[in-house]
Amino acid sequence: MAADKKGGVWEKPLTPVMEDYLEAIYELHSDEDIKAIRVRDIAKKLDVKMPTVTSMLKVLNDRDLVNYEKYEYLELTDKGKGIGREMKKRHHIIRKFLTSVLNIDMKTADEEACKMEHALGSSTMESLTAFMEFIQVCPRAGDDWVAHFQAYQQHGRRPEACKEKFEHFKCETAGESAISGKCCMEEKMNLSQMKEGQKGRIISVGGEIRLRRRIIEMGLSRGVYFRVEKYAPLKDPLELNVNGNHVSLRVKEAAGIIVEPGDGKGVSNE
Amino acid sequence: MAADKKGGVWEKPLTPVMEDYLEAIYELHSDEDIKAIRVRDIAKKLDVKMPTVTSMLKVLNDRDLVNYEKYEYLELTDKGKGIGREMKKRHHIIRKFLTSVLNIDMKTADEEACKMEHALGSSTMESLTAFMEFIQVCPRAGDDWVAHFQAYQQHGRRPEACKEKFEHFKCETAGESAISGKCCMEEKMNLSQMKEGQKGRIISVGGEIRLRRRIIEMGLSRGVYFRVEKYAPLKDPLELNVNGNHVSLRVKEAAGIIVEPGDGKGVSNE
DNA sequence: TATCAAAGTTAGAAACATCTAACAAAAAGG
DNA sequence: CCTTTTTGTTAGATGTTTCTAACTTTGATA
Repeated sequence: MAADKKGGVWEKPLTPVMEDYLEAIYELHSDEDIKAIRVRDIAKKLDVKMPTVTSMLKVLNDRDLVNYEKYEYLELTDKGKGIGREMKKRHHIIRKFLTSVLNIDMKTADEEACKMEHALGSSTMESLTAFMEFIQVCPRAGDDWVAHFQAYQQHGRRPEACKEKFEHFKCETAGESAISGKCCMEEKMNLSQMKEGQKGRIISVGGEIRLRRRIIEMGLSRGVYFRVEKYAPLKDPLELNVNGNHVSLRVKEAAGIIVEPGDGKGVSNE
Repeated sequence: MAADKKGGVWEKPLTPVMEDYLEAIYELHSDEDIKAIRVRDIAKKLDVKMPTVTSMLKVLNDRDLVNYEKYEYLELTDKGKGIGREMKKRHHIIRKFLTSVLNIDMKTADEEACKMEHALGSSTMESLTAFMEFIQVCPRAGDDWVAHFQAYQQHGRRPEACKEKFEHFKCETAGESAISGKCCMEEKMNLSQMKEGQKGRIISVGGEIRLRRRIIEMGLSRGVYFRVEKYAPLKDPLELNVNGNHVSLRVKEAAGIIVEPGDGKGVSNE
């Protein structure tokens, strides 16, 4: 439990859930359609049942974050208001980053911002804010640059001006640049090391140029996901499923293909 | 609870904590110093007590994510390994973004990556990966650009090439660009609207040029944090605390100063 | 103004992740 | 091989957030 003092008195840190309630109530405060904030509204906004709200309000009241007495009107204290405002601000900045830089759709961005706003410290938030300001205030590095990124993201195309320096960017994370030198963040292995049934993603295709072209013509190029359908090590051929298509490969050919295991999913929170 | 099927059978999504355990165990697998994974090691890595690990291992065993029998050796199943690998990859990419783009120190970045890795969906992760690749693969837009950002962050200085376009960047978030036009993500108000004891940050200083210069000479420029020490509305003067210094302002002067309430902190998770 | 639906509350239970205290097995060291 | 230390387990409790079911208050309306 993180230590935190205020006015000399020990204070437990707020939980993420408490922050969510404060943010929700803060937003209801500024909702024109709503004059008095009701338990009902909070429950709806957070998608929980009313008794859950009631019990949380007691907790928040004890911690001097809302003024709450049963059956009475409800409002945030100054302290609660400050936190609610901060959460709302974080939410906005993070969502903006997700939508306008990473190109995520608004609905997903909103959901993920909801979780991220509890994960970042205030100095990270300051940096992210500066980042977003910079992108807006400096279109040369900003808009243009974001557009370049998005082209890269969609077609793998880099702006002409960058190509000259392509080969010699350096890898900072020691010990990981071994195989392909293309990127420092994947965990790479050889296609011929994968087991039957495993999924993966192509990182690079090596070997002699004509062979490489043939492999790429089969649809096996950087970024493509596949599944190993059949493979008894050292026993040809190896069979892949690429976007529903069946592809056969000699083991010797597979040895030149660097892949990253995993399908990028397989995680619960979605 | 998010719906999720696999092989036709209903499957509860993993909790973030379960993902943390899988990631920790996955990392122990690849630790050279450790031949057999012990409850002890996991407990140490996650900073929990051993009984906590034991009970989690039972859960993970029931869900077919580890092979565990009491007092016996322990290992991840293929399913568990896939998730552990994915979490580790996410952790790396996020941490790299935090350290090399946002300029956060490694320790903080590591802690925050730990939380963020549960907040992002796989398509967001793909975008972020592409983002980091782009920065590395395309130094013109990447290194140079990151360097420009970091200068902006530290000294508020933009590269010469950007200045021409300064005034007309547009704000996408409707209804928020009202007051200063400087940024779309703060909740702005007038300094004279703030109450005694509140904290805030200067967004812009308006008014006649000589007055403005005088105010800025007192240390009240964009980005500076302050606290309202004394202020009875409409009753001069208003007193601020700026980095420990006392500053007095006439209410008329304060009316031209746009601020954002809050000190950027006031949130628990740090 | 008496009645009834909507809004809110209490009480009690459950899931999750954690802990401490006490006990049990395995490993190490003579 | 017996003793001690280290490692691991069980049992039981706590705190947080949620739920359902049953009850109470408020306030709209007939």
